[in-house]
Amino acid sequence: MQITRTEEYALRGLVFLARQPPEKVTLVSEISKEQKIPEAFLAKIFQRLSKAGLLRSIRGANGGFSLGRPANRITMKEVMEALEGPIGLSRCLVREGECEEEAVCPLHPIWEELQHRFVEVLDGTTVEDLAKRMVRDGRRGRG
Amino acid sequence: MQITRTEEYALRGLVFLARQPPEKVTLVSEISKEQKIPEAFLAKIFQRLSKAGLLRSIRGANGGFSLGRPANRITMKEVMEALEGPIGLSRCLVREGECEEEAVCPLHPIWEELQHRFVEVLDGTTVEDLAKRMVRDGRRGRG
DNA sequence: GATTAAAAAGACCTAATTTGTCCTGTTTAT
DNA sequence: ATAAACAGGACAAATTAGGTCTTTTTAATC
Repeated sequence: MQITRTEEYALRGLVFLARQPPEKVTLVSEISKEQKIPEAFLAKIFQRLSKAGLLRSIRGANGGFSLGRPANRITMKEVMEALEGPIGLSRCLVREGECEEEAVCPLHPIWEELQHRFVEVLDGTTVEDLAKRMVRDGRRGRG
Repeated sequence: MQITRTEEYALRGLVFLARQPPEKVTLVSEISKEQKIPEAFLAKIFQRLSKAGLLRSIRGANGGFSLGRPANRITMKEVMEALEGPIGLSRCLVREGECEEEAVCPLHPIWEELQHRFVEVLDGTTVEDLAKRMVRDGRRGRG
């Protein structure tokens, strides 16, 4: 029940890009240095994000990454799903028939509600939102 | 980002007990058989739940388990926390100072919001609610 | 008191997943 | 050509989840 490091790194990387001049091409090595994320690992993550169209990669000398589309059109949900596949909070929401065969599953509707609320937030939050939060004064999360 | 089997088993076990005559003492072996949960594993889980007061255990011959309090006063949140410790959706909500030292963490407030909504559901749902859902017609989760 | 049934407790094991590294391509600007 | 940069696969290490086993404690019953 925790957000993975992969997801966290991905979001930090995207936020970093969102705060660069648009269309600027940035090196993985630069991001990894600034954000203290293992370079090879971040490279792997970025691969997946660009396959999903969330990043645009430019190969060869002077290559690098930039956002695949404007930061306000990349949602957290897309990021999560690009990395971990469709969101499924519990086994029985993932594998059809996992629990329906046997008896009625009392947990099923709750998992659904939980997941729904979760996705609501993820879907309603863009990389731009995240990038802006960082600027807006030094408000701390919860102290 | 998934509910663990431990949590699922715990809830299924509790729901099972909630559907027994109150104060009836039930064997782990019975629950594990009915619910198809590995017995030794369920026993472990029940240990933790009874330390947390969510179950009452009776040792020795004729022993077993019953709910530690009425099913409508055991929330899913309590169950989750009894098993996995305080809910912390992301590292930086768990370990104080994990992200605050460095720069302002743009993800922090979002993790908080996500977690808040999550806990809202968990806190508002009791074992009784779950048990009742099971009775109430054969409505399927989502098909 | 001995026997037996049951949970408590903790050590232990295994498998899966996450996190990360490394090496060998491939692409492309210079 | 060459060097810079991403692409992709194989592999390694660390962590966590899931599960088993053994011993100890407790209580009822013979």
